[in-house]
Amino acid sequence: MAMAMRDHIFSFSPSYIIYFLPFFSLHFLPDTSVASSSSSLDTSAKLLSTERLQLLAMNTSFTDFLLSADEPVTASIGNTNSKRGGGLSLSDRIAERTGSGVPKFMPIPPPSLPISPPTVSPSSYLAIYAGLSPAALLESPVLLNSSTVCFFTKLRHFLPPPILPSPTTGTFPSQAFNWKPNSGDKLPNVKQEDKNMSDFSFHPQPIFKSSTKPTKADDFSSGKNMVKPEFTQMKSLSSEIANIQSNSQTNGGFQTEYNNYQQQSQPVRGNGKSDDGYNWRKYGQKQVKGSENPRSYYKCTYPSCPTKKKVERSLDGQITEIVYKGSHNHPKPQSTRRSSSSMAVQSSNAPSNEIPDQSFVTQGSGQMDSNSTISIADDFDKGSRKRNLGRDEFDDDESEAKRWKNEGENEGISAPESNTVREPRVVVQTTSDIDILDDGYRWRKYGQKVVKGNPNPRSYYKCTHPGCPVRKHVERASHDLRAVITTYEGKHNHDVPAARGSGNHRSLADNGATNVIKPSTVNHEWSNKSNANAICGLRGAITSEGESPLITLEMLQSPGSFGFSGFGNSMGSFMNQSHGHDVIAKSKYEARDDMFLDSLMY
DNA sequence: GACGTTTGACCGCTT
DNA sequence: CAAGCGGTCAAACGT
Repeated sequence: MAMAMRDHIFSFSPSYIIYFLPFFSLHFLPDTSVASSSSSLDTSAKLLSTERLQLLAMNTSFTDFLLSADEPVTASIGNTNSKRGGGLSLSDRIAERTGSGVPKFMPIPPPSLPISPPTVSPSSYLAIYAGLSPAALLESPVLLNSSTVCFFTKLRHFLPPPILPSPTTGTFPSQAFNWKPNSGDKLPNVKQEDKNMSDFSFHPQPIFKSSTKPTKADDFSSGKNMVKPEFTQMKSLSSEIANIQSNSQTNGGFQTEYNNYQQQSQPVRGNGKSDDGYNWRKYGQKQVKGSENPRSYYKCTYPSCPTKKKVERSLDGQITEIVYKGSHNHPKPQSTRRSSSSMAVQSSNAPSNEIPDQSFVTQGSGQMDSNSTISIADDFDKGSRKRNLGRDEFDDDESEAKRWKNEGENEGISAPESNTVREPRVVVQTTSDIDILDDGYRWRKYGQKVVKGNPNPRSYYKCTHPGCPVRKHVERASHDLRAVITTYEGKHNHDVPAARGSGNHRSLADNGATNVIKPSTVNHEWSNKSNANAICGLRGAITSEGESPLITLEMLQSPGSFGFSGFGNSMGSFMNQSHGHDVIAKSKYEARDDMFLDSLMY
């Protein structure tokens, strides 16, 4: 179980939106609309209302969980036999921790750097990314009723623009950290969006307008940012995130890493080389239609490693696009010998060289799950790519293979400027019909349709386990394309399947990007319908028409609840800033997670 | 000789 | 069914 847990700790759900705002250079953009809807940077703080605290009070164990987030101890929601806390009441424990009866995470000032939003793993895990603060959890109403059918709906609403390194390369585009909170000058849309986000709520009958659909993929932030729409689902990020995190810690701060990545991520003109720390062998090159840039195909040279990447270079030798496929099933080479890839060169300040990949060293390798797609767009795409125009960017009917195939396609592309330093667009994706999604279970897509009330298509998945009745569907909220709603129906009659390739591989969890909370016991408190209603009243029910969510999680990332160092760390580490004990802390939290999500599911 | 790149041919998918 | 296309293979070649 521990193995299985670890395989799914850092998981991105199929509906998970990973994006960067244009001024970050990096974009995990499922579509233009999402991109254009800049995230609030302080919304979570605003939303961290007393109502949330009241919510917590109603759910002592949940509060317990939250409060314990700063301790590497095991606790469970709804588990009255929590291993920690003893017989202390909620108030006692709050007072114990804060001295004022207020959870001490409350005063945590918003850091300057938002990280990738967390995902929720409703059916099996509640994945709490390090970037997700307890405050964000407070933003997560949990609705329970006594229905025998378990609907598990989650809404992911990603407020802050996350900053992630390339999952495979671990590099941040140079502008990735140029973000400044409330830097309206750089992102004129932010303020309005913040306002919108602050006022965000679900409405049973949302008003749908065609305008919510992306109209111009590149019409973002001055109308020129290309948006690479991807049905973003990432099982896990690779170790580079942990690299970054660990580096940021080890090097004494974010700024150092910031500078490192700024340099590292800059495309090197002339040889156009970059480094991702892995060794690649070129196995092909083609001139793809619609692009004057030749595309090179690379395989990871590590034995049996399935990871591939495509690299497009402009005529002047600059890398214009990198598309990663698959995940490394091995640690990043520690050697500083030059990468085999023609495009690879060791950057003297590349974190992968400076500091061993701690996650691998300590816990194995990272692995991307199937159907994972992360798109990182950047300013290069300004005026250079207008992809997926008119495409339903959330339509994952398009097979991954096709998507992979289409990755290189350009639609109405104009040649990139040749005299400007650009960063390559980076896309990470893997393919498979059956995927292990963020929740650890394997799902097979069996349908998709546009349902009434939401112009966005709803993807339907079945659990692939024989006889398991669980289904789920994922759809983007019509009112706000940044929000994705995943609804689970039924209850798994089996354990979380062992992850493919289990063994040395490790999930993003081991990189410390998130924690997973696995349910173990029923939380009767959460099952209290009145509580659910109360919660619903606070935030508005998140339901699909005709469906009664048994549990609704609304996970709002709190942009002000994590620092960069916390991203690649467990929540416990994040909370107590006790860097350097990730492994221990994680294992404990995993155990706690088990109980928590079990409580949600059973 | 090992390793990586180049490049034409081939394969499979989509239209 | 055929054409077009992207992706891959593998022999030849380079370092």
